[in-house]
Amino acid sequence: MPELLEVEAYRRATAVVVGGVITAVQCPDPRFLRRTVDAAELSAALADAAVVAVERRGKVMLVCTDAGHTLGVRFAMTGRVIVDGHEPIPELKYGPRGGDTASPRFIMSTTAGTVTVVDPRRLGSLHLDPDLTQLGPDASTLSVAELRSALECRRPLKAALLDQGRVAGLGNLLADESLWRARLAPGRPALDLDMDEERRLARTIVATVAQLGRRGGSHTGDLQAARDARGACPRCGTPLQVARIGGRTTLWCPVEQR
DNA sequence: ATGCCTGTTCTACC
DNA sequence: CGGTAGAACAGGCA
Repeated sequence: MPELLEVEAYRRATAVVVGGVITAVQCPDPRFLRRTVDAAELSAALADAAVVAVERRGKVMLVCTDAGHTLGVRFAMTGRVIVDGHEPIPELKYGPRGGDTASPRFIMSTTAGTVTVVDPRRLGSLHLDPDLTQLGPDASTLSVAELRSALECRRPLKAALLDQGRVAGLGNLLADESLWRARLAPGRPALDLDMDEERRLARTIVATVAQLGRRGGSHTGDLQAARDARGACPRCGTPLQVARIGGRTTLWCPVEQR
């Protein structure tokens, strides 16, 4: 998926239907609903309602209606949004080629436009009135205090950052980029950070999210080329270390990141 | 053919 | 309880 930045682009594109009335929703593949919601129930909850806002929390896009119901969309690895035939992110690095409208999983027709969620792998999911209390504070506005409480666990630092219940929105690329910029080793016990390091990391995460957002996505980090090539640290030239941390392939500079 | 991938969730196990 | 590892989900690409 789409990490927070890509979901934010989807949110912005989807927001063109704010003010429109939902005329129909279709779920061509019932498996996309998982067991979280029934197609008929979803349709009944959304049909004839007006879209009053499209929001985002972490990697979840929220379509809010005046009927009191909110639709939550998780994009997982290869989910994309197409609004009136236009794609906010034409090419997703690990997704299908841009312009590919095969594999529609959810189509919401409104008087202000049509939103289609495409996801060939079906790893994404739809949720009616999702429980947002399960999500941590959004990474884009993370404060030092929020980060500190997110790190109160006996886990590697990176595993804590990827845990959406602790910090919402960071994925594998943003996490590695932020840790590299903050010069903190991903395998450090999360509890070990001193106040100075917590301040540095919180500030770096917010700045990294903002800068990569301006550049165009999670894949625009300074570490990305070296990551793809399994190369060297762009700052000091030390070969990057590779390991699995928090269940994901992790790259870091063994000299600078402590 | 094999294995990897911007993710989540489940089970088994310690 | 808190934590980890691996599989599953499933498609495309090197």
